[in-house]
Amino acid sequence: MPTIKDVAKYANVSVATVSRVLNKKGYVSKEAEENVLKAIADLNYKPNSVARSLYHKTSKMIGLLIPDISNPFFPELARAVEDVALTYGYTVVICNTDEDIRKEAQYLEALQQKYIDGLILTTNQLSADNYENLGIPLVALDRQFSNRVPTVSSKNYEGARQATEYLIENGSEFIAHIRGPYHVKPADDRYQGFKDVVEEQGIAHIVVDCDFTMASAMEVTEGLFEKYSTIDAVFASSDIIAAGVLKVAKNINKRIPEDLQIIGFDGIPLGEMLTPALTTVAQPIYKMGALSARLLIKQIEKEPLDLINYEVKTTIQYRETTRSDT
Amino acid sequence: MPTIKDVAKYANVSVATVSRVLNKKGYVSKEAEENVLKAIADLNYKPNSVARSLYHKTSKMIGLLIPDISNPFFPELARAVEDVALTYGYTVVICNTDEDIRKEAQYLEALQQKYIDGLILTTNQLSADNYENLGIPLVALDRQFSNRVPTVSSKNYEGARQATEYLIENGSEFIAHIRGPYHVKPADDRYQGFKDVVEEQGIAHIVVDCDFTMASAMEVTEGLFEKYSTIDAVFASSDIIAAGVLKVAKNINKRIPEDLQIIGFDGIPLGEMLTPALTTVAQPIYKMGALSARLLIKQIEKEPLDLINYEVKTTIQYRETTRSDT
DNA sequence: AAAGTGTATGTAACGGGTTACATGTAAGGG
DNA sequence: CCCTTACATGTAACCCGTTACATACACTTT
Repeated sequence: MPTIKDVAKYANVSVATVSRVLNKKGYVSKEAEENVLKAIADLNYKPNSVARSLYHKTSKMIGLLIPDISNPFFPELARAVEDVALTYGYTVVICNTDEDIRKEAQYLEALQQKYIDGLILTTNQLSADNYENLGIPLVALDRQFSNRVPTVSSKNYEGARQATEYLIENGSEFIAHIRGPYHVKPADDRYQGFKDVVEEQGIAHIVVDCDFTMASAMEVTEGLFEKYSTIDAVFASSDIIAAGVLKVAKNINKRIPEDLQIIGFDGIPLGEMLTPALTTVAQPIYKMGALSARLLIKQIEKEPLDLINYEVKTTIQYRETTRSDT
Repeated sequence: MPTIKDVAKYANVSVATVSRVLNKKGYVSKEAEENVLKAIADLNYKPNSVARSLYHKTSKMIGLLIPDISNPFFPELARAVEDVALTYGYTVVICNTDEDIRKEAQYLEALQQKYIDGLILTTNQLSADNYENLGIPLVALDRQFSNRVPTVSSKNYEGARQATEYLIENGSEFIAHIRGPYHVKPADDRYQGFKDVVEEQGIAHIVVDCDFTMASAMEVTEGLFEKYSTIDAVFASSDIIAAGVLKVAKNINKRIPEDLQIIGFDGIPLGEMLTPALTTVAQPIYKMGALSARLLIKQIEKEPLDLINYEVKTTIQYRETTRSDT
């Protein structure tokens, strides 16, 4: 690998001049510039970004902290972040934290030592201070933890309300909500949206807990249907949960959507692949990822942000696990 | 952020001594060591990995080149690579190439400039030279392109044979194979396995082309069933394709597995979530990712490799889209 | 003609580590 | 008692860019 010195020697100029040409900064005569450009081409020189990093204390890398890339919600998000990052010349380091405080701390340390330029957080086991003390730009995605950190999230409360109202419009009279983990903001908000609607309208309902895995969803659902055979709709806090509900329901020969309506949340690709295809409150996942990445890069490049909290709209994807009201 | 100089000053020693303590190299008295350790603790010093990279020309980072993280085959792979990398102190840079030669070249350049320590390739649009000229360790995952590069793949040919034989044992007499893209090694091998078995056994068959997307699979399958209504089994080259076949088959009210058996390939989590659950030739995806990462790190750390080509076994996951022969 | 301004280029310090080499001390061998 | 060797530590060069600063020349300006 040739270095800037090789280029300087080949072009008969000093390294400073080469650097000036590279960075288009300072005065350089046309002649010198041409020589340098030719040297660069002839030697196939590429500036070394590590050396640059060392001097500038930046790395053109951003970190994406997620619980687990194998959770189907995250690949599309990661993809969006990566796409945007690439167009701005950044690379993305993916960190699967498993919501484990130790792993998170380990990553944070490693990233900081690499002069990571910014972080997108979809996980926050550590306290807000731990992130803010890093002294680098942050974006919180799908959770919020400090009013100084820009946030991207979707209207979970409103989406949950719409889903619930839709089930009611379609004639359901006893609705179960399978909620996600406590203190996870989106799960809490979706629960609240559901609760408010059923209470306002005086609809029979039941809420059960679940984590965001299909196995847990199936277990919970089996118990639920045993106890309450008259449940005629389920609002699941995620599509994965909904997939579990669907599977159990079909196993015990419930007709869907005639006997039981199901509506999920998230809008992951899985929903479409199921039969019947899952009706769901879709979040614009790609858009959320892309937006976070852009917000992060804006901060890194010291551009002003229009807003600090971005809330994107959800839309119900009407598919086959609900009865149409039209 | 304190530097090694701050530590040296605080501990009343030279930077060389601090470095010796950090790297456990060379002679250091107990006394000096204690002072340094205390200084490190007091100042909360963390060595700067960029500076280290610059000197050592390594980065403790590995690159994972994949076509698209939103393709459900890759998240689990990426997860495995990341898990192994983390335990050895490496971080992973994910690169979605979309099998696009330009993007690949762009990544390769960026990674090289960052002193990336090694690359796991699941994509190879560029010619083998382009990778080997990088002068860094490589592992080819699920495709092979040079006999100097260690490879991890599964027994695609054998798996395809087993799948086909299984369909025949279960009484199918007209089998369709929906194959993946040409010149993609796994797709070619699976096709060959299928072809050999049906020809050996003189079974009626048809092969159609498809890329690895569900939309394409559905389109192809619709045409297929229109033309050949007596097809009684499909061997799909991937689970995504199989999901598409299943969806189309259900739409036209074929009973599964009574009228039509379906078997996929890959063993992605989606298969289990479908109803009926998809029978498939499962690859040990996590294991393959973990193995590649370990092979790569072994090369980086100059440890000898036992083997250059690792072929892992596939296993049929007997689920609900095939008739049991037991 | 002296001073000021814009252009052009080179030298060297810097960023934060690592390590070759020089130097120095103490212990052990003959 | 001198020499070798192990131990201990510091100085400075090095990795590869970036940039502050010094220098120098060609024009203007007054």
